[in-house]
Amino acid sequence: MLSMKAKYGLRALTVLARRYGQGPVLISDMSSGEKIPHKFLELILLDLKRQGILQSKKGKGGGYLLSKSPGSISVGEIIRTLDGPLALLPCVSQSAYRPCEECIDETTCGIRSVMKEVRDVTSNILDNTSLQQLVDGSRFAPDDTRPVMYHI
Amino acid sequence: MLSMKAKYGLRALTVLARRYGQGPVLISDMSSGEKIPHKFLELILLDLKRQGILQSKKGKGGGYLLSKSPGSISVGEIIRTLDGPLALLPCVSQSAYRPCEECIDETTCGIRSVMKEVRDVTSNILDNTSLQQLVDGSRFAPDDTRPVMYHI
DNA sequence: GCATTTCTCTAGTAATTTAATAGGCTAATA
DNA sequence: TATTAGCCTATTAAATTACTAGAGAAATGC
Repeated sequence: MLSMKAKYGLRALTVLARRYGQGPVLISDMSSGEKIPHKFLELILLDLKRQGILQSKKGKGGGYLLSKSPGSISVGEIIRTLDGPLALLPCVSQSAYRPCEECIDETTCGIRSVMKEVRDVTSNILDNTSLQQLVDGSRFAPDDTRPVMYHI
Repeated sequence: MLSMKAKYGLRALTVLARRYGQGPVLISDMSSGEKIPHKFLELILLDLKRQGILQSKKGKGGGYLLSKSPGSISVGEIIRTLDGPLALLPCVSQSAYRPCEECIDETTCGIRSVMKEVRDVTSNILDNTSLQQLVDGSRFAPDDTRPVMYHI
């Protein structure tokens, strides 16, 4: 399950995506609009900024804005930033690979091979879904009318 | 990520799968063989028993055994039993559906539709992979030589 | 340059979950 | 009836999650 942190982050980002190109948005606006605890949201947005997803501006007229277009920010990178790796086991994580302690041979481990498949299809979806698609509520490719398909 | 509980459970079950048809296996055997804390493993196996995946026998000559063949126990039901729902959001969980508090309209929620897709492909893999396939280390269908394919 | 605005950073904390441990109880067997 | 082996409840330590507090620093505008 996603943490509150990731859910809040995704919701705040959809606000920023909808207001993309209209200047900075205040933390307070997102926090009150989406009913997210203000101080908690500060930390979340800071993480997203450190990851390069957001930019900020201080002082009057300041706030947060996306540092790239909503179409080029993937849901995968958002969730990885806020909740860590998508993989169910460290030994199949792209972003945080670590061998399993007790594992004798990774190449023949049955558990690993299944978990790797799960990670592959999961990241295939999440890394290929943009913030833009999230706010559009559409899982259709932009210049295509057929649903997006994934292959193993 | 999977919890230690789920990892220990999966490892213990592969032991039982390999010894399927050869009578009960002692908790102590699994615990020492797989380096799993004995008392912790007791609790894990009890959960799996309550779920109907395992049977037990008390007294001398007792121990645990699978209540069905390794080919008919899915990795999905094992993980759900030990770690809860596979879904990333309660509103897309089959086994533990719960609406999101702040959600106005589930049918048009973009976040939900992506998470539903992820849940679908994940459970498609995990519910269609058996304990038998896990110990065989093969992701090939039994009466087929092509790898198992999933479709959205 | 001073006041105000708004993000930044470090620290702390309460609640929950995870990963166990402890110990007595009950059923089966010999 | 002694022994074996799982059953069950409770407790606990450590880690993680979901926040809160408050001072600090940069930008803006007058």
